[in-house]
Amino acid sequence: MKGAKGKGATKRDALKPVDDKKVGKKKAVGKGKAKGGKAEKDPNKPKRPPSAFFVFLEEFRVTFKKENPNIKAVSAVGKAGGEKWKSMSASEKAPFEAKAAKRKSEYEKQMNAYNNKQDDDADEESDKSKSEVDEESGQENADVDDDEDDDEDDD
DNA sequence: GCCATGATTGTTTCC
DNA sequence: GGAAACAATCATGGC
Repeated sequence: MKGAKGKGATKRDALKPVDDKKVGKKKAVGKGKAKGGKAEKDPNKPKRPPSAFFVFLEEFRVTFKKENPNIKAVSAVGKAGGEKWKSMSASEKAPFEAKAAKRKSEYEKQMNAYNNKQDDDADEESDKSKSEVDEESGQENADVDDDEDDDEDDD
């Protein structure tokens, strides 16, 4: 029953029209595969930060695999994760949203550096002699206190 | 052998 | 403002 999303009612639901599966798009270009040949965008461009749902999914995958070592299909994890996500209360989602917010902050910084580099890159065209090492040091680690606040450990 | 797909929701980005 | 693309994951199938 792929129509499971009946409950969704999210925007994607509205655009799910044709498609059969993922709106006809999905990772076609994702993962930087750039299969089509075009796309290609910018390999240096920072990837989007995972949303609260994705942060939750990361942990959920581990739990799911433990309980279902036989099930390795990502679709199964996605479905189960989606259902549980909806069943979770705001309080339970809070820690995941906090992590997502933190990653988003880092993403913004990376985007800032990326945009800065883009502008610099344009200038570099006239002065391509210099190497782009400074941007590398620009992003450095950005690790900050990292996550590690999984105090929710249910069970 | 390698890339796309499958499913989920949220966020971001572009027009 | 809305619509579309993309973020992770991994086994599997198709070319």
